Order: sequence, then C-alpha cells, then structure tokens
Amino acid sequence: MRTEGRAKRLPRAVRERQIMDAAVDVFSRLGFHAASMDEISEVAGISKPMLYAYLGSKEELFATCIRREATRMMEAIATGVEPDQEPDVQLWSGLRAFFGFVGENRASWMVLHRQASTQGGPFAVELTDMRSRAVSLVAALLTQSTKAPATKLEAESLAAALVGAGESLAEWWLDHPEEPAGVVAARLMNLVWMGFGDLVEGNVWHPPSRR
Amino acid sequence: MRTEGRAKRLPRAVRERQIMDAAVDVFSRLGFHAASMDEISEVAGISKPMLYAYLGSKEELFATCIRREATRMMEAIATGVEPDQEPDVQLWSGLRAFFGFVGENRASWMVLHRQASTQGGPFAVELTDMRSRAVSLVAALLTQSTKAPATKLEAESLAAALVGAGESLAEWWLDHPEEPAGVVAARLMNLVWMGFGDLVEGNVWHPPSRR
DNA sequence: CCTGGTACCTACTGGCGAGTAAGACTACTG
DNA sequence: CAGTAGTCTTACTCGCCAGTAGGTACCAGG
Repeated sequence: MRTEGRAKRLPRAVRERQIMDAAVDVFSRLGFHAASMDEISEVAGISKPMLYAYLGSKEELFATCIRREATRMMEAIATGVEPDQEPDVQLWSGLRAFFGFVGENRASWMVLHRQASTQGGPFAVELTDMRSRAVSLVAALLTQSTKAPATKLEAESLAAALVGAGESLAEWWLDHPEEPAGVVAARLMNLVWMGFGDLVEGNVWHPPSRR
Repeated sequence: MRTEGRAKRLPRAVRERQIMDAAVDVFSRLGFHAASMDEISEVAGISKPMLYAYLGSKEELFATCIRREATRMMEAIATGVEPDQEPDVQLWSGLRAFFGFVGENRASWMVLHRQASTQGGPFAVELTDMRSRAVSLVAALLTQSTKAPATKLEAESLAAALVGAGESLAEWWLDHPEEPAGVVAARLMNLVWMGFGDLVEGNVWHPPSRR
C-alpha cells in the first residue's frame, strides 16, 4: 500500500536487505514473469527507481535472490550434518537439516526450486551449481560407505535421484504443511535407505537414540 | 515464419489438433506467461483470431493442453502396467511406461509438470487430480502387498514420495537426454525398492527375464 | 449465378509493466 | 552556512501482448 509520502532515510545496506526480502516474497508468490517491479518496490516500501539504482534490472535482482537463498540453505545443511558418523546417521542428519530449512523458509525454497528451475537462461546455472554441490556431497557419502565397488558414475546418478526425491518431497510438503519436518524427513529416510522391498516386509529404519 | 499469405482451408477438427500441438510446443519452451498467442498462432500456421474462435482465451487454451496431455500420459501408463504380477514387477512395468512416455513426449511432460505446477489458479487443479490418480494407484499396490499392516495414511504418503521421486527424476532426465529410458527407470526402481541400505551392500534388483 | 455459411485474414485498441529523466529532500563536512 | 554526496521521489516513454472489429476468400446447395 505505502500511502505514506516519503520513506525514511536509511543506509544502503539496510535498504538492500529490505528489497531482497521483498523480492523473495513476491517472486515466491507470483513467479518471475508475473512478478512486477512495481509490486516489489511497493512491498519493500520504496519507489521503483531505488530498485534499479541498487539492484539493477529485474533479471539481476532475481539472480541475486537465488544466490543469496542458495547460500543460506547450503550453509544450513552443512551446519546440520554430522561427519565422522555412520553413513545412515550422516544421511539422516542431512535430511533433517534440509527439511528444517525448507520448513522455516518456504518462500526461499519456492524461489529456489519452483521458480528458478522453470526459467531458462542464466538462472538455471545458479541452481545447477547448488544442486551439484549437494549431489557431490551425497555421492561422496555413498562412495565412502559402499563395500561393493560401484562405479563412480552409478553413485553420482543415485545421488542425483536422492536429491531429486528430496526436492520433490519438499515440493509436496508445501501443499501439506501440517506435517512436522521430522516426520517428512524420516519418511524419505525410510524410502531411500530401506526401500519398499524392506518396508512391505515391515522392516523400518529408526534414528539412533539422541545424546 | 509463415510468410505465405493464406492458410489452406481445413476442417475445424484438424485445425484444432494443429493448434493444440503448437500450443504444447510453445508453452513447453517458454512457459505460460512468456508464451504469446501471436507465437502460438504463427507456429500453428494460422492467424490469431482463429485461435480465439476455436480455443477461447489463453487460459482456456492452456487448461485444454494440460487436460489432453494428462489424459494421454495416464493412458500410456495404464496400458503399460501388468496387473496380476508380483508387486515389484508391477512397479517396474509402471516405471517403464512412465519414463517411456516422458522420453517420447518431452514437450508434453514439460507442460504438464514444469509449467502447470508453477501457475496457480485453475491449472494446478488438473495436475493435482492427475497426481492423485497416480498416488492412489501406487498406494493400492503397496497396501495390497504389505504383510505388516501399515496404516493407510503411511502407504499414501510413501506413494506420494515415490511419485514425487519419479517426477523429479524425469525432470533431471530432461537435462541428461543421452540416458536411455530403461536405465533411468531401473535406477529409480533400485532406489525405491532396494534402498541405499541394500545398494551399498551390493544387493541390486534385476528385472525378471522377459517372455 | 446468387446466397449463405464457414474458414480465414489485416489492422487495430487498451492496458500493463520494464526501465528512465530530472529533480527534491536530508545530512554530513568544512 | 555553503557545498556535495547519497537517498528518494514523481512522472513520464516505449514496447509488448491479450483480445477484437470488421472484413475477404472459398465452398455448398439451389
């Protein structure tokens, strides 16, 4: 709405944060094309030329959003994972960190995944990059724990499949927000670690008792 | 391009098919917003007013595309699946049919999944509906084959996770088109049936020998 | 050869949204 | 109290695109 005439004078760094927050919000709700610079500036509480002065064109702004949110997420996961543990425990902690982040930053996730992946061009690059980092991480985990010498390529593709499963389960979760993060994470853990073959037999995976 | 002046006179039904094909093509490449009715009419080889006369507004046209492609896909899967078989074989045939369809109809899949899921409003409904049908199918398969009496809710959510994994693996496949459909299908089959827990031990799932 | 109906067209309107020009307000600095 | 650097604004231009008005070519049957 922003019916007030003039915005309060603020240092550039602070304004830029506000603008980015507003942009993530609007992009997540409307998508790249449908989002308008007018609306973003309105949500941010400033006028359009400020947007262009600080963050450049619409495309630059969007790319900047993706970079910022991707970094935040990867840091959250890296912090949450517990190295020097059994492979299944490592996977479990990674999944918990991932779903924890998505749960608390739904807008970030929508911008990252749903929006960025549908726009071609320079945006997909940022995403691909982030995904590769995640895939390499999982692939390394697999390779390190595999007794039978599976090919590196096989590990990579399985890791890609797992990351994809995580992505789309998060996507599904957006439409079922009543589920707690831990339950969703455990579900995926069971699916990818045990497999249906075990699950239909009644064999399930349980997290190790904590501390 | 369509530099020729006037299009050849054709019966309405044929024209409508051409228009739909062109629309799926353009929507899949550009997405709903970025696609313009001018471009669709150009690809279809006719002029814009014909579009409006036959298929209505842009939104109606898009919804019609989704319905048509969703139906085609569900029919392909239903045809491919082999009932009265062991659960793993049923799952396997379903996966093969799914990836087979996506491989031969990349444009359809992009419209269905990547585009339709990112546009809110009436479009998501069609998608949700199609997905629910798929989920119910898998859930039924699981429930019927489970020895331990898992809850119906648990089966539903695992089915949703599997469908999600299939969706996003197909999505990933779009960026790695050199892989044959069978390999991708087998990879997902191993992941969701055996699980990493088995795979790291070297236990893999093999399709039964054919005929 | 006229008469209607259906396929098809060119050429517009109206609105929305990206990006900009030109200047006005505030605050610090000497 | 200038001067100047940085913040912030109003008020545009300009192109793109959904949708339409008002036709023209072509094919039936009488």
